[in-house]
Amino acid sequence: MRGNLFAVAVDLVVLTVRDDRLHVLLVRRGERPFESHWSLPGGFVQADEDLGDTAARELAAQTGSATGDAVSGHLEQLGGYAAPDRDPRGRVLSVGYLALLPEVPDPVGPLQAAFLPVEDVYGLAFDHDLILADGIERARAKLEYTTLAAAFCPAEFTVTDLRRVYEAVWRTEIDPRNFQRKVTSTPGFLVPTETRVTGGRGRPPQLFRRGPATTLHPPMLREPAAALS
Amino acid sequence: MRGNLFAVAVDLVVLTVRDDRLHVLLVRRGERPFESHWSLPGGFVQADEDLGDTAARELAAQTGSATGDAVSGHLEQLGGYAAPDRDPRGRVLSVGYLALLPEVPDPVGPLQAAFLPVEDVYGLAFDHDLILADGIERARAKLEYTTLAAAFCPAEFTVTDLRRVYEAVWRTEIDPRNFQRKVTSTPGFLVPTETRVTGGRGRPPQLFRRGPATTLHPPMLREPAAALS
DNA sequence: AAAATAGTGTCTGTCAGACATTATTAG
DNA sequence: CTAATAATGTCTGACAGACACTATTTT
Repeated sequence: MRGNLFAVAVDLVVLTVRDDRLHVLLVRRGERPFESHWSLPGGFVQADEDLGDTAARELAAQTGSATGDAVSGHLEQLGGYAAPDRDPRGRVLSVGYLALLPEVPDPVGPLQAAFLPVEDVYGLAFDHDLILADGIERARAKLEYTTLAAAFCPAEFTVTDLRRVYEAVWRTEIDPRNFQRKVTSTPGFLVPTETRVTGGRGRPPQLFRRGPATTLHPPMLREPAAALS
Repeated sequence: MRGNLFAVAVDLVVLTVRDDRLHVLLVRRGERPFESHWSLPGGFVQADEDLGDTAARELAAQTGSATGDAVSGHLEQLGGYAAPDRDPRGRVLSVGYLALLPEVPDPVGPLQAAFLPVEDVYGLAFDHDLILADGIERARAKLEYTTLAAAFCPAEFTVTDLRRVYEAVWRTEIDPRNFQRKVTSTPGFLVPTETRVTGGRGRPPQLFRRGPATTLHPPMLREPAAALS
């Protein structure tokens, strides 16, 4: 079996929506290389692990395990990154994973970790700027043709909550009336709940849970179709 | 740097349309494990290579290099596969790549290689059945919202050629009239050429080249929208 | 002329974008 | 009652699905 040997790591692009802006979880590196630089959280694949196992383990470790469960959130592979010089220590292949989480507090623990607004993030360690960009683009694209936006919401949420997710991820404004029509008329996207909201200022909103639907057919498009001449 | 070491390989899902059916390039293994089984073509990542370099090199090697060029065809990463037991020789991570090619003859060379219809393919070596399935699904999905179908066509092709690609990949029938309207009205998808066709039986078709457009907006959907109640 | 293939045209229903109105709460 | 937020309704244009006709070649 020819070929060089690689260390294999998993790096996580953990996205959430906080304060109507898309945030990504970063950790400050405590060791060289890139000591004290921000980086994506990640770790090496252990002996008996498949890639998804490593990703789930790291996600649980970084977020206190409350978020890696099946109901909340979403975890999917982005792809492999293996530029020959991406790690000065030697040949390291990193597999990027994308995680979408409801709003959670910044992790507390031995290493400094925080959610930062994605537009403020530059100069990450290694090639993490690239992995992050790929993760954001994947998330943006998937909101168009899947029901994945609900992964950013807590178990029960309103149509307005969901719309704010789209607006934060796409950085656009969406007409609330058309949005409501679209998401409520897509079978299986939203399931109404009996829970009542109280204490708000205006008319209390209907609460929904995620439905079984996973794809949006037809999709919801970021750009309002092709501009004509 | 903790973590186990992996050999890293690239495996190619090389698809083409031949005889109105989707085919995949397979090679018969000449050594253990899985000796004499069909497998996806691939090879190990060499010292100074990035993953895409390895994929392009292997593609050129398997298809006589006439197909790895920039104009023809398409090459993109599928993702990483690293189940702990996927290779009995030890820990091997494979990065799947998807290649779409115009119709080419079966390669000739030292090892037995051929394009086989994808519906006839089962029992590939390693986890190549899985990688192949992911590659096919990726290709099917991408025809919906990109102009990638043209990568299956030669430099000059007719609308009918292009429609046959869609029909082969999706295993559906498409109305030629609606299809013609869709693809010719998408700006930048098809560029008419001056070349005339002669020798055919009916009215000679218009020939087109690929245009600069890469995305289809709005997309063309496999399933005719949601069935209503 | 007949057969074969290429290409255009029309009708209709669905759906997204734009915009106005009604509903239900707290103070 | 007023302010605030939630939700529904209407009009219109773009576009896909269904289907019929015209155009241009070979034999």
